[in-house]
Amino acid sequence: MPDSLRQFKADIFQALAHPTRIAILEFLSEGELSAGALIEKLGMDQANVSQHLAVLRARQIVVNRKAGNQVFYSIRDPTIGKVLALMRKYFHTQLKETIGMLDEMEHTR
Amino acid sequence: MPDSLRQFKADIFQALAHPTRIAILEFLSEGELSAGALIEKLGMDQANVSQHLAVLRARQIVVNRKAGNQVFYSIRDPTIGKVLALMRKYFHTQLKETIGMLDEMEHTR
DNA sequence: CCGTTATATTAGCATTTTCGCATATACTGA
DNA sequence: TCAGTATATGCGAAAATGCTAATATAACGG
Repeated sequence: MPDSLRQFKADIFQALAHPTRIAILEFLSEGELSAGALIEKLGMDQANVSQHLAVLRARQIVVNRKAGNQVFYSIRDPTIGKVLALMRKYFHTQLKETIGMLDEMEHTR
Repeated sequence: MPDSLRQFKADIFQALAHPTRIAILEFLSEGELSAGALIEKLGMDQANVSQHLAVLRARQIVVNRKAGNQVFYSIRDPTIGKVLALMRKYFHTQLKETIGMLDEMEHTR
C-alpha cells in the first residue's frame, strides 16, 4: 500500500485523537445537532468547539447544513460510528484485563 | 461518559495516527514479526522504527517477546485489526465518492 | 440600517510530536 | 572477555497541535 493511503488513514485517526472531538462524535452519533447545541452539551468555549468542528470538517468526517442563523452538524459516514463502537468494545476488554491483573496481584500478595 | 474515558480512547487513536505506525500494524496483522523484519519491510531507519514501536507499546497496542538476540512484536488485541479493517472500508467508500464527484464534474463541464 | 445572536477565523503562545543522530543496553559466539 | 549483531533510549531542532482572547462574518428582527 502506498504511503499516501496510509497518510490518509493516519489523518482520520488524528482527527479522532482528541477527547473533545470524540465527545462531539458521540453526541452526533445520536443525530444531527446545531453547533450551539453541541457547545452547550460539551460545556466548552464556543471558539474551542468551533475549532474542533473545523478539524472534523476538514477531514470530511462531519458535514454541515446551514439553516438560517444556525449550522447543523452530522456524521457523514456511519462507518465512523462503527469505529467508535469498536473502540468502546476495545476499551472494555482492556479495562477488564487490567482489573483481572490487579485482582491477581491482590490474591498473590 | 467521563472525560477520562474519552482521553483513553483519544490516546489509542493518537497511537494510530501516523502512517508508519499504521504500516507496522498492517504488517503485524498478518502475524508476529521481529523488530528487524519490520525495519526491513518498512525500509526505514532502525531508531525511528524503534521509537514508533515504543509508542505502540506504551499504549499496549502491541506486545513483545524476547527470543535471544531478537524481539518479536505482535498485536495484543485483534479488535485493533478490526478497527483497521473498518478504516480500509471507510477509505474505499470515501474514495469512491470522490471519484464519483470528479466524474460528475467532468460530465457537466 | 442597527443591534443581537450564532458561528467561524485569526493571532500568539505553550505544549507535544517527530525526526535524525549519537549512544546505551543486551545477547551471541569465538 | 571481546567483537558483532539486534534493539532501545536520550537529546536537540523543527513542525504540528491546542488553548485563549480578540475579531470577523452572516443572518435575523425591528
